[in-house]
Amino acid sequence: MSIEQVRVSKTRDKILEAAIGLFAEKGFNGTTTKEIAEKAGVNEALIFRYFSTKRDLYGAIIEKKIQEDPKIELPLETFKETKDDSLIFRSLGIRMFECVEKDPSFLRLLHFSALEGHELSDMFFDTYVQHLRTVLSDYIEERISDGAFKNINPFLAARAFMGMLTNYIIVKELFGEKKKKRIKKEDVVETFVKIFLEGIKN
Amino acid sequence: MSIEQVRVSKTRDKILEAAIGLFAEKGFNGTTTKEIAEKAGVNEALIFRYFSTKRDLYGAIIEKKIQEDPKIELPLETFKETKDDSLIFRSLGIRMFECVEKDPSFLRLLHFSALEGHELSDMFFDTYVQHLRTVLSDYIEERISDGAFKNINPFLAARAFMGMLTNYIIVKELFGEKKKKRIKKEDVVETFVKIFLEGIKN
DNA sequence: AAAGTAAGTAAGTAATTACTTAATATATTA
DNA sequence: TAATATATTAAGTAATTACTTACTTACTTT
Repeated sequence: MSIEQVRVSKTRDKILEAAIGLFAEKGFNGTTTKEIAEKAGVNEALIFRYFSTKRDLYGAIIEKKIQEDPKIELPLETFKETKDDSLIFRSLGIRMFECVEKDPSFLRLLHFSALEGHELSDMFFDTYVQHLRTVLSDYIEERISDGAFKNINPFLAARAFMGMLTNYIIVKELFGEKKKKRIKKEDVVETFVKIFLEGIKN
Repeated sequence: MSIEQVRVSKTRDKILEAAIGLFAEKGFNGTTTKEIAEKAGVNEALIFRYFSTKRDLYGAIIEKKIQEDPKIELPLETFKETKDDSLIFRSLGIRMFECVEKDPSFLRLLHFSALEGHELSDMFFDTYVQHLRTVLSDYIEERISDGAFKNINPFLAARAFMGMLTNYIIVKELFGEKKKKRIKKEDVVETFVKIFLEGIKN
């Protein structure tokens, strides 16, 4: 059974992986099942043996991405107790960069799925964004009651910090800004964290 | 001649407007020329009289968007002299919200064109983002030499501020966040400006 | 009013699309 | 080894795609 499973999923996985790359590159409508089959090195008909429709395949991809997400094992969980804000926010920022760099297809897939209106795109978004927001917002709230941060809307503050970084990363990855005068991610994070923390510290 | 011009562009404009809506909604590959013709209320063949290919039509749309851009007549130009930072950044933030609200297709078109890799997408991006960035960055630099702001990389600071807002707007417009607990844009801007200015003020 | 030009249309085209079918190869089990 | 189940394939399908063609109508200019 396990051997069979392995073989079964081998083809299925080849299809999935090829499709991830193509959907991320050209979107759902820009990708043909023929291309997917070619890239996966399997017969086109096999796609429809494993996934009843092309849209189903797209859904399976999003589900896969959601599941394989290592929940971004947040530095927050690790460092929360230290209350070393600079360390926490810096490592969070770096982590956001790394997360996207590790999987270049991720951001494009997320955006394509939102624009193309896939039914699972909300879940995709929630998994990666909503969760982090909540955790961060909670931490900020805690630091406010510590008297360390100003009495500000913690949810908006979390969004401000994540927004700076996310937007920087999106522009870099999606809009392919000229790589010439690109600044080291450590410096970007450093600057953003400085602005943000100075802005909310008491 | 002018009468003729008007008639000529009437059909052309109907096509352009229909195409803008559809391309913004479903992207280039998700939109068919048949649909465009139907929505515009013209014969499909007319599309190819005015635009030699579908891709050409797409290009014409981006060019149109770039040209009709009122250069976002920045509040900066108006208020620069006052050096009232809070006023300047707040009105800039509000302006960014309004700009997107006024033309809902704009953001989607910008993102689709980037993802789908249209040749003019860079110019599109530059027109709307690069320009604002430069102006803002220049102002920040000026305030640094005034001694009003910390000695920080003005380019990164500009991106931090724009990033907070842009990302908030993108999430709202593109990822269609639930409208329930949505905060008034004035309050969002207020909070972001407060964080940012406190963060870079001397 | 004649001639010329541009706007508009119906009916096509060849190519491509997502998806199916029916048959063959390969493995597993009895 | 025979029987059964599964994996894989070649060759289709009907529908849709971007784009063309050959023609008619409407307007402008002389």
